[in-house]
Amino acid sequence: MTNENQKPLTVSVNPNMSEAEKIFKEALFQRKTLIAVGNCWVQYHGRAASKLEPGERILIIKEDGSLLVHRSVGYEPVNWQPPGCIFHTRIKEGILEVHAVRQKPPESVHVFFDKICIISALSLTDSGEFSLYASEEDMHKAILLEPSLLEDGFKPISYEKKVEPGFVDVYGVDKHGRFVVVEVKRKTAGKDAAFQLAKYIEAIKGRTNREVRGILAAPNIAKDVQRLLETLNLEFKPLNPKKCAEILKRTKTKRLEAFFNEGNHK
Amino acid sequence: MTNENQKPLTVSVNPNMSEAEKIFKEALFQRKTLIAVGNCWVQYHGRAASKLEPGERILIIKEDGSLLVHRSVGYEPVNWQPPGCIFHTRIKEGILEVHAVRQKPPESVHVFFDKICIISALSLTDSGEFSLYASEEDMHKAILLEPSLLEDGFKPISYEKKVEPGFVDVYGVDKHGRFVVVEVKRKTAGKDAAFQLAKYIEAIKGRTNREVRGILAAPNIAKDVQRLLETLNLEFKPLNPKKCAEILKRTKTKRLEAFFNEGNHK
DNA sequence: AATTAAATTTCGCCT
DNA sequence: AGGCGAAGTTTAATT
Repeated sequence: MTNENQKPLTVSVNPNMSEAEKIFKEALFQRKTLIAVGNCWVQYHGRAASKLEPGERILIIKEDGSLLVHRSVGYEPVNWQPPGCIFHTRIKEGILEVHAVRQKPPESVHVFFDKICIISALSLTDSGEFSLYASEEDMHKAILLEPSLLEDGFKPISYEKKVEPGFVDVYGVDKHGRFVVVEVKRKTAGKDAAFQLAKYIEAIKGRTNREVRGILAAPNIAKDVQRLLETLNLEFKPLNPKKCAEILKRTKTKRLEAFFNEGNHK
Repeated sequence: MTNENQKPLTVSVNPNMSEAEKIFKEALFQRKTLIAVGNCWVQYHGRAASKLEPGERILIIKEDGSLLVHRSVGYEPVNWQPPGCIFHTRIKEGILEVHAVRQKPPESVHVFFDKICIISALSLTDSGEFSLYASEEDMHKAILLEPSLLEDGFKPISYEKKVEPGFVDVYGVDKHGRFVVVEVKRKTAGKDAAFQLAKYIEAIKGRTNREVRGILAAPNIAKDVQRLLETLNLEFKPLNPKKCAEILKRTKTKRLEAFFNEGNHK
């Protein structure tokens, strides 16, 4: 059964083997995500070797050529194959075989189905960002809450200030009264981040006689960027999302404590 | 749609939120395996914290209370929760929320769906054994091919020999001409394995005047079993499946070489 | 490409 | 229950 009106989506319940293989082949060719549930047994050969006796499991093949076989219990897949596999399917003596092979290291997973309960092929649209610990915005907030994260004596003035080419992440003065422009990155900062910061510095220097420092704050910087920073006369300050998350959490706790203390005073 | 004739299996394509929640609640209550695909965003709080922006993903909740959120690429789940979670679902402002909480360590994953493409609940029957490297039978074969695995000078006589209570795994003589009965276990050997071996020894002792040794071969033994073995006058020989697999592989290679050498002689 | 280090590592075994 | 070590670990970052 193919649903047309909402989203390209193929679903088949209790298909026969040739029907199932057709869906497999089409999904693999079109690089779709495939989910199949059925009775199967599995063999793995490669760095190690394993054998899984028959039982009902969930098979997932993703667009990137990774494969997962999940049992009804356990967080981990019982068998798997990392991204980049080459797949091959066939029906032999009524058994639907799915072969997933990769090289480096040479490994293969063979799944044998003698019964398929449900099979589905679909294109997943997923561009959502995943952020661990803290978003870039959280990192901005953390600096505002705890300016010493950046350096001792730093005093923030404004936040996401509009400057010629765009918005400055964080903006303030150091303990010697010099202006400080901060560019924050959640991941490893590349050349682009350094150039972006340099642009803001130039824009601000055009409007003041005071000295202006530029600091790139990120968990780390890509190789060669350190040299670029020196050339551009910019600085790097290690700052990781985890630390920022702890600051935010601590501050929230403090506020909570303050709230309860106020409550006790009444 | 519920299929009755083959196997209890609930599938719904493009359900509305209350329909979807009904399937969720029922599956969770009945401890069924649940697979849902749809547009969702995810929050995690616990040892760390993470946020996943909206996109289409696969959600799996297993019978043991584990949760997986898989994106369209990557071997690993983007969000997860190990077995033993407590689940809660609700619909709030048209959004289906799935909360998975566990303690020790305190962690929670919240999944928010605003669109469900397909949802399925099913009971997976799976008692198939999973064996890494080698099955117990492979371990028997490895001892026959390479008797020194057991001990120096050991000579196998028979394989899966029928003895009074059942079948002896491996049977042979040591370098001093004493009979040796071997009980093989692929995993940690427990008390049952020791008693089973003792039974065979007794059965064989009743038919011969020769000395009979009993050896329990397993990757390791459960605690207290060492004492039991001493009491029963039995021995333990460490033997792991990985080593056995290497022996089998090596022997296969040898035979392949022999085959090609024969070919060259012709 | 090879090496090293971290992971919401998980999982099993042992104290 | 807490601690240590291994995993078909994977994954990302660095040399």
